[in-house]
Amino acid sequence: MSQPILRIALPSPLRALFDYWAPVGTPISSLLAGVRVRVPFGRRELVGLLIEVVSQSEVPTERLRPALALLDDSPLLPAPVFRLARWTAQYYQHSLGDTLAVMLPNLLTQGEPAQFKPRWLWQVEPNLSLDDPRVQRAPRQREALRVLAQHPQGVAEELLPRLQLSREALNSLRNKGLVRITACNDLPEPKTHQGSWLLEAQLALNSEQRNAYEAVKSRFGHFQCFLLAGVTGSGKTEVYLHLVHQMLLAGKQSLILIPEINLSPQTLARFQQRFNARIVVLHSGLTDRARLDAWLEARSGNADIVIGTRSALFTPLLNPGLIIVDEEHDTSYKQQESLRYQARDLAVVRAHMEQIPVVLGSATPSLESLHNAHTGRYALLKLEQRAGHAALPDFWRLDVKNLVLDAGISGPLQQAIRQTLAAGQQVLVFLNRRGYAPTLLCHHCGWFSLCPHCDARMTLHQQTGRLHCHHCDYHEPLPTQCPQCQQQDLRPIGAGTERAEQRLGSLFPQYPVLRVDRDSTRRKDSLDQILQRINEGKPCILVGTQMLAKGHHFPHVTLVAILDADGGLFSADFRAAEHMAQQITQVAGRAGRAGHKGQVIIQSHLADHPLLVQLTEQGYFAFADQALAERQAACLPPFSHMVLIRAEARQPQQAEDFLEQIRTLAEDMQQLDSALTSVELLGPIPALMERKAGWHRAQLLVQAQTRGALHRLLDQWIPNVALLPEAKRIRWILDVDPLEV
DNA sequence: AGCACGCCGACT
DNA sequence: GTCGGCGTGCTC
Repeated sequence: MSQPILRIALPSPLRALFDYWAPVGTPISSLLAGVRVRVPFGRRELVGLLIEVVSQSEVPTERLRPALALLDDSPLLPAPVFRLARWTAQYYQHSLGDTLAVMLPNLLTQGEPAQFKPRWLWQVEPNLSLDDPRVQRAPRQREALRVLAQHPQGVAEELLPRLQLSREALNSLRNKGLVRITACNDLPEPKTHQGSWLLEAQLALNSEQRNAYEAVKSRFGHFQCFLLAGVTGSGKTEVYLHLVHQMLLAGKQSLILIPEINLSPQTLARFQQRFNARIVVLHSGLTDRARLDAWLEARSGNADIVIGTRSALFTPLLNPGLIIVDEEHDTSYKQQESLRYQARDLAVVRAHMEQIPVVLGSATPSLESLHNAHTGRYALLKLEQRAGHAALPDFWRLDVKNLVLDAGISGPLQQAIRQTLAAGQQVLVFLNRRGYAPTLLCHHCGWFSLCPHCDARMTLHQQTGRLHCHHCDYHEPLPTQCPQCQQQDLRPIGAGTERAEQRLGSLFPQYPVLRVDRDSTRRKDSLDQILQRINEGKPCILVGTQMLAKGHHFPHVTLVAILDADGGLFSADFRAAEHMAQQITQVAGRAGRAGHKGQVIIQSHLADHPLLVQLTEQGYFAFADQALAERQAACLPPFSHMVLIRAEARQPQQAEDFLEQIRTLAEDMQQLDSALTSVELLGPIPALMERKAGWHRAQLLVQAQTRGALHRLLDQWIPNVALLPEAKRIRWILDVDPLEV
């Protein structure tokens, strides 16, 4: 029989598998699909995953190189997760090897053993007398030996201080050959569970919550996607907690996805307070080692609950029982670089592969998920009662046409702020724009602060005294005179959070103004400090960006001001209105708890816009129905499906030429296959920002009514696009289901 | 992607 | 003189 050939997926953007000879002297029985293999690749070494063992290769045998080593003795991933990897690579038209590299903890892609961090165990040498003559004259050592001998299985390094064992004494004992150190790769604390899973009593569910809970529970052990649509304060988390408790009782693991962990400490805290269970948390702040250990705990079944952000979706689980995606509308579930996956959508795919239920929860569900609920693909569970009878706030649309805006704040709004503060309550001012002002303008010659690398204006940051481009991170000192005409009449135009903060401070000097945005919370703990001051409950003004809209509760805020709702109504992005409505609803939900009813004032130049009227008078779901009707009329997602191909080149026109070329390629394929003619190719057109960070950008939009036709085209087209010599000379990315087009 | 090679311009 | 910017080619 011929030599076996290993077909390996490598962490490379090349959409191909690579063939190698088996490492010298490998028994055939160890060549299992799914184990990691270290191989030479060009001039470097990589770790890939063995996909299959074959006897023939399309590569001439003289070009095959031998693999260096097998790194695992059993497949790294459970079958459903491996199937999810293949599905993901194909759906997003991404290299399988690179997809696996995105899914796996870094250390595994670097070849680290799939084992827990070795721990050092101190042990007394066997058959040793505690009165050994070598410790006769060393009382400290004799004592240490006595204590250590009480733990014949060994004492872990980190427990030494607790037993008052000094390193010094132990080292002496070790040098005398009385004590030894052994390495141990076992779990730090293997799972043993006794007694109740609950650390605190469960809260009683109201009838809506109970219905939702029972509906999901009735589908345990089967696939079903639920959309849990609950207004802010309706107690979605309590439903999650009840479901997870059932999972614990059944010996199953729960996987819970949340948006950026730092922004939602409450959710995490509630799981930790509630359950006497092993909870593993995966977020961006972990070290590589901690991430691998958490991953291993999940894979081994030792972790009962896995909570994490986007990439936690790929965590292997021994006994999965339930997936929850909290705040499913949150855009942070979509990765915006390399493999551009949508973790919420993949959670549904994974649940299907694992044959378990998945719950998507939100007070403001995405239009995609609502559409799936309307068509019956998802089961809709609504929670409309607020806990504790807290009333929803009143909404006021404030038409600012013809009103003077002072740092973005109109006279009537100032008046409302004044009254709220005077009543001893807090005010939240929402403005989704960082910095002092979005533009610096010369009043004499009309020069304004353009970024030298982008088609964008640089934002004025007074705090740092700089002009800063938010698109490429370029910054320069604030000019004192106009760079063009040398006059000293430079004026900031428009308002960001810094300016609103400053102006509110001078309008209401007797009250503190607290700013919450990426700039003011850069230092560790600064957000916590601000939140602490807010919770003191004294009257104050909060100014902030969307950071304020996520997860926090401000019981003393009774007035929420949205400074500028126009962006959501004017924007070229078809999802802008949806995001604006979600943001307004989420920010509004922060206010008016704990008894007093809140009010929300929305400043707009389009105060009579139907979508804004619908949202403020009928609520988010009425808004969503209308927005969905508009999407349907315009054939936009979720009534069609999109793929965006964006090209970037140093030379102008180069990117557009490339897209033109690949468009022709697609059209040729459509000529040959009538099933592909329903796919529309729109473009190429220059990107919304034609030049960004020194690159000229263009895009081609591919759109179809059915995913079938769209993916049929992609499957044939994209591999050929990747083969074009031009594709290597420019940068291009493919975004399936893009958020922005 | 990453790495090497080879080509040009601007500096310790 | 070289250091380093980027265009090009290659990876079983």
